[in-house]
Amino acid sequence: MFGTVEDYEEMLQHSAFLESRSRSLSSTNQTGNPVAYKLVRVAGDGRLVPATDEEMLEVKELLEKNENDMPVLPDPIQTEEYIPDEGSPSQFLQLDCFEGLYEPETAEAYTEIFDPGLFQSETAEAYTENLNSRLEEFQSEALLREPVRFPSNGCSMNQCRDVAPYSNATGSPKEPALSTAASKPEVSRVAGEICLDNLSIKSLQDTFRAKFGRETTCKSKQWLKRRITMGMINSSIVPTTSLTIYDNKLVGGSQDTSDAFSNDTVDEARAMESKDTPSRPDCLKGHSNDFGRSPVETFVDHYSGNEDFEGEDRSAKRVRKPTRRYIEEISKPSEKQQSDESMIPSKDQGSIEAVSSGGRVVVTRMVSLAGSRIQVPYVSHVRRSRPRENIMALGEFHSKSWEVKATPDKSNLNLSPSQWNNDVNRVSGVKSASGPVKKESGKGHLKPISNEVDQDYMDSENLDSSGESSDDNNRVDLPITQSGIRRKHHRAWTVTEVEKLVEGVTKYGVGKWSEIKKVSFSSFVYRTPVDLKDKWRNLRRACFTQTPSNRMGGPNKQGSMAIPTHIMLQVRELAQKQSPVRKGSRVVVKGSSRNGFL
DNA sequence: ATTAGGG
DNA sequence: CCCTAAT
Repeated sequence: MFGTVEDYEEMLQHSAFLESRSRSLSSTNQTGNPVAYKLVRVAGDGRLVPATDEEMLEVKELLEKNENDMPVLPDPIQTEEYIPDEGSPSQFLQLDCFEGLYEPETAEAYTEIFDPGLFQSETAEAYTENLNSRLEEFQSEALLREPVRFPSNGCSMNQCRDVAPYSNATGSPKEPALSTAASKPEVSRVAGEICLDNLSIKSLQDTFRAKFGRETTCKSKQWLKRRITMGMINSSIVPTTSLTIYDNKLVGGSQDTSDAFSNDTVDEARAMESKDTPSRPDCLKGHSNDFGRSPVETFVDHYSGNEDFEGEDRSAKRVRKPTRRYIEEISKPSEKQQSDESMIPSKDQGSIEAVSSGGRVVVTRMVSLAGSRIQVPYVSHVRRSRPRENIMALGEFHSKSWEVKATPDKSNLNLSPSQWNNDVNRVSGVKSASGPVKKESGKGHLKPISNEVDQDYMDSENLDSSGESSDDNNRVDLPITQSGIRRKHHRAWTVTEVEKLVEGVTKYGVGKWSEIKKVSFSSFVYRTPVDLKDKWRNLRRACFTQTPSNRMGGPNKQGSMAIPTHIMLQVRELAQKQSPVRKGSRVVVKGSSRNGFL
């Protein structure tokens, strides 16, 4: 069968017609496939004229004569006699690779040209030109009512077949094509398998070349077979018209057509691709952009490496470069899947799954983080942008330690349980892909881990690591939200920090947090300008609310770090300076109006 | 990139 | 602390 394909193409391309024809016939004979094609010759005007009986006899003779010279396919089974379809045996050639693509019964759909007498080189050229012009016709026009006579050089088998279903001269472009198409593929595929199975790698490569017009260095028999087989199936099932692939399913456009084939071909195609690949957004994108290609073919193409397909099967179609994402998908698993890349979800692990969240379907993967398995949105593991800054808790210990040392009252700086809860709440409240999370008083969620070693931690100012991270109450078990996003460690503000903050504010003014951060907090890597701002906000609020009146009101926040009042005074002062606060009727502006208390 | 504010 | 909008 594939010898046929090859020869067929050669014939078209080089007019090396006679001998290939014979091969063609011999091999096709062996398949014993009942589909037959009429022989025709090309008339001067390009029309096809059914071969006469004499011509057929002539051909037969030629074939028989050359048969001996032909290499015999290594298939003992494929030696059945040539038993033509019910039609006039002498007028038909088998060409099973076309079955289901062309309607043998449709007079206008002949695709075989077989007239040694007429097919001279000049004729061939004219013929080709004619074809090319015709090809343009259907390439530019979707409504291909015009019967397709034959393929041309530029028109690969695929393309010819692509349009085949629409080339029925007779009736609607749909009905006949569908019926034919739906009934044939199975046979074709089977036949294809049989033939391919018995071909050597070399033969397969040849076949490949014949079919796709390029060399392949692939040594994998299996791959070659797939490639060839799927190429044929695909091209026959994937119309060139509006077709989109969504989630590995053919949808849209020629729904009817795809439906017609979905049973065998598409399913198989999908199976081949790589075992029920779950939805992969990016991948999906890649596929759908692979306009005109079925998932399978796309897959195989890329499997073949860097061989470019431009202008091959689809001479008139542009083929989009595969997505980076897609390439990753393809290349990785093929090489060494075993590498503990739990990152790369594999379907069989069931580690991936699509979850719907907030109306959208999100693909997630399981990932172990902090000892527990969580689901995170599935994305490529190639970092596309710089990492979050906050993950760089640089110098946490160091600054912490020296800071602590410098601050005798460190014990007061510890977080209060209330603050914890506060923090946790915030954590659990973090927006996640799975929607809002109930704010549970997350007491059970976190536990202080004193000796946790943060791996993100790599200090620039490598101070001593002897720092007592023991007092580090701030180190809370990395809060994990359902979205798997770890929140920045909560670091309680120490008095020194506050002091620095205040100092900075006085120096540079409120709002100059970047500056302050740069100057006064250069050693506190984990404090961002925003942090400063936030803290300032808190301080200010604290000053103005709690301080004046309920100074020591009963349920005083029992863990709140006691900020030295003098600092609070400063804060208030500065805050007022920044934005005058109306106290009663009096507007406190400048001047150290800090007469008294506080 | 910074800031301001809301959550 | 996070996130966003506005600068």
